[in-house]
Amino acid sequence: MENQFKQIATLIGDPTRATIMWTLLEGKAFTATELAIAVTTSPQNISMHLTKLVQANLLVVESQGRHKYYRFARKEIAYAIEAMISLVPPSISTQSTKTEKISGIKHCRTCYDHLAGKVGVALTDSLLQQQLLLDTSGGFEISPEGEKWFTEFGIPLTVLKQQKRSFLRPCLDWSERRPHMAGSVATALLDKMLLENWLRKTKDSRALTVTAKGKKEFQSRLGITI
Amino acid sequence: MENQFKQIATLIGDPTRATIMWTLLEGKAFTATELAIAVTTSPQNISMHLTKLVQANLLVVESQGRHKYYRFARKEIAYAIEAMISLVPPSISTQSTKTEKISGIKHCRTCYDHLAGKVGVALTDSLLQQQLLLDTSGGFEISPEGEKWFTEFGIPLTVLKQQKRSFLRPCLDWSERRPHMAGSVATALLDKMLLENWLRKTKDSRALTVTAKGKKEFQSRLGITI
DNA sequence: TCGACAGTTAAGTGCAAAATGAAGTGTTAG
DNA sequence: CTAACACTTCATTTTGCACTTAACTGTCGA
Repeated sequence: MENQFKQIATLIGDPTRATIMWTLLEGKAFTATELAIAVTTSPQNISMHLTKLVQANLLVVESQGRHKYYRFARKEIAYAIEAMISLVPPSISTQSTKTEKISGIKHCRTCYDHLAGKVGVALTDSLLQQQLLLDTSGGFEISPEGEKWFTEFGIPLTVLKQQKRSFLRPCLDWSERRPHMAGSVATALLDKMLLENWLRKTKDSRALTVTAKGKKEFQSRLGITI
Repeated sequence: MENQFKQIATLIGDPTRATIMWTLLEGKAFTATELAIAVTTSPQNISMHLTKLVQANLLVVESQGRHKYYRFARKEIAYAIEAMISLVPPSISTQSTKTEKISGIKHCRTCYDHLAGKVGVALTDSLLQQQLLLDTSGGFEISPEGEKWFTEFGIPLTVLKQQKRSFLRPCLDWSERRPHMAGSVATALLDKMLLENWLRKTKDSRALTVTAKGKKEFQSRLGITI
């Protein structure tokens, strides 16, 4: 197992392949040529690297006509890459400049079963600012006003509390580097937003798109401008 | 940030350095020479690699006389490595052979705030087998008999349930590749075992040692032979 | 049917970085 | 005080493997 780990580490560790993984974090599938452009290398070279990554079961390919679409073999791969990204030195310039273009997955995505990305963090921030959510030393807590808000939103808190699984906890966002809500409350919130058609899942990706209705609702209910 | 990620990936990705990280997962601090032996390379070489890892803030050094002790700079590093290990192909020979020597950290350790490693998994298995714990689709649940057991053990379940944090959830063990208990129940269980002197924390490591008393209690109460 | 395109395969090259050898500094133990 | 030890530094060698050049397979659009 030690050798297998070494193999995977060296596989991810090559600069070109690392950039491939970084690019694929986007969530969607990329063609070989798209990756070659994103990584700025030759088609032959990207082909070699992709072959290696597929052989190691880190990526999977899907042929469509003359194109080949590459993506992570399973979501654990993405989580491992995210874990590595979270090691990037907590530097001064971490707070990304406002001008930086935000790709789909960094904007709005699922993290296991709850909402993450810029929107997930913004949602949590909004609830905190309205004091519907309180940031205590032990994590997040829902205030009495918050309980009312969640109930009105259609989240049955009492039912969720009875569940044995995690109710509410902070989860660190790799792209925003800020905490956001996780736990059964966050899952229920995401489910409700999908059900109410605020958000829509994308095929083959953990990215979520905010619908027109969602934009309106985020604005009016939470003061969040998408 | 992309370049910083690439840097970290290549840093971990070198075979020698990957093995260093693997070795340090043990949790305890290693001297440069110990690592050179573990990795089977020369002192000069290990020195060079360790310097790089320290410069990147992945490791920290502590000088003690003529020795230098190296360990992970923060626990996130260990978690990232563990995430990478979890990518090791779900192969046939994953179920480790019984003869394989189990190092301290793989045997018994803390995972954030609860018990993990072989002992953590065995504890969970025992409770499941006695049907004090039930493995449902939504995670673990405590049976009525289980509630009695926990209460007798001195774990105030009703108090824990009122907490907003996760009550009980499965957590996948990287070394055993099997789930074990996490959440406030698991934390309370670990705290109690430390308080009752079943287990003892080790300095500078997430490894735990099972005391003589602990061995006896694990055997009689849970049928677990350490 | 043909040419442009997507991607692969094979052979050969180059270079960054890992390993090695030799010569240091600082520390401790006897 | 000296010798063994722990580790580092620097100059040199080695080498793995990423990348290139070139030739090829398969697919689509016109």
